Amino acid sequence: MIRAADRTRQALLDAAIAVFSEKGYEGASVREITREAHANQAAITYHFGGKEGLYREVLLATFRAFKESNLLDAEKLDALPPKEALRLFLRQQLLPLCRRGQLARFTRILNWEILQRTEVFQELVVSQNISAISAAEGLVRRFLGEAADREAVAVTTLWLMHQGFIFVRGSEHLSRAPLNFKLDDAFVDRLANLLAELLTVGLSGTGRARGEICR
Amino acid sequence: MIRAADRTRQALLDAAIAVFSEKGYEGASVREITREAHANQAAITYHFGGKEGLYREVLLATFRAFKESNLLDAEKLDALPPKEALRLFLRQQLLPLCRRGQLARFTRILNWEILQRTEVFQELVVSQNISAISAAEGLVRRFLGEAADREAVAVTTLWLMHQGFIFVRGSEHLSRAPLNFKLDDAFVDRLANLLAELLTVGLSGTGRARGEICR
DNA sequence: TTGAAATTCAAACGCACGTTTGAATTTCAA
DNA sequence: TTGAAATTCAAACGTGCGTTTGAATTTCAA
Repeated sequence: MIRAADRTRQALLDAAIAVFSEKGYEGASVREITREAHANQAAITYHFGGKEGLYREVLLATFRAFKESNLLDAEKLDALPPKEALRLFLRQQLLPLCRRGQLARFTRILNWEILQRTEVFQELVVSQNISAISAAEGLVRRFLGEAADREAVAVTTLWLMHQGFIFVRGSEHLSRAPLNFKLDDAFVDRLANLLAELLTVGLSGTGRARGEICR
Repeated sequence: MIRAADRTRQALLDAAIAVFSEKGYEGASVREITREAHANQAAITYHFGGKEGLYREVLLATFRAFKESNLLDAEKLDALPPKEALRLFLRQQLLPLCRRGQLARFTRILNWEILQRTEVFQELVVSQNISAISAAEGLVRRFLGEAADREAVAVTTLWLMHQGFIFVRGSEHLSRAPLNFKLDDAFVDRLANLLAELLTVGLSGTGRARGEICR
């Protein structure tokens, strides 16, 4: 038997995940979240201490979901050849383009964090051990080699983490007139392949590019 | 002799360029702009019809500045070999990393438009003929060839327009602890070279990547 | 069943935003 | 010099935000 209070709490969490993923932390309002959850405005303060506390809970759910999905898990990616690992990593980032499920929403939330990092996220990143972030850096290190300096790794990791973001943010631009692209799984597959190819040949294939940023 | 009213108008414009470039359209407040311009709040409504009218004037100044600077001019880039044109295009996008001048502010304003497009910008893009945007698409077409389909051109143009943006947005992340990179001209040069190399070999060098997205 | 604790609720609070008001001041041609 | 137009100004308006209030209601162990 589920208690009524827990049902309200869960409804708030579900609504928050939906609204935060669509509008980001600042763009989402507690009025919209509580309306969607059929709850009172004060319920957020009561159950989570405020908007920020609710968002912290949403982020924790996000990290948990990725940990359980094993999609961005560093160990999982390590077992694959670099290019294939890269393709899967990008494929995951592009998920919100063609899917509307919970995992796509969580990916969108992380995308908003790239856009404008919240203090809550910042705190959680240092206190928790976020697999998705270390996965990106590990991936870059595999391409650049152990001898790569900090600058090369940091710049390339920053770059890699934004590659999916570009298209998630620009998805409306792609799907609407005048382009009218159909953002289905096939499209996302082609996109992930293109980006994986780009990064692979660009970073490991030429060697010259690596030298440029390594000074 | 400059009239006092014109001086207020110009002070508002200068302050608006500074604040909009730092905070974006939504993040900027008329109170902050008028404070910086030593003007009254109502002055914006009086001189520009409101915040939106002021921003429209700022965007027009931005387009004018780029047209006069010749940096993103499509014809200018056409005269250069593709890779060199690409390098200059990226170098321009990365300008705000190491410079604080007016052109860097204008580039930042365009960066905010990538982040969240305003209606004002949307209108101006269709009414004016913006050289910076057509320059990016022209550049992509030179790499993909005349036979490239709409999808490849559109996706790659979207991708190209975001490459500088990633680092302008992430500049704080790069310059602060724990990375503490010095974002000087040399750094920006290395970055532009790396990205130009990446795009060159990725798109024109392999050919396979092009096929993937062309279906 | 009872009563203290937990939960819900409508309403209001305090704040920041862009805008408007209407009087005061300045400008400048007549 | 004069007076209508242009410009400035302090103050207030209306709206949306996150949060708080305090009473009403529900829950649930004793």
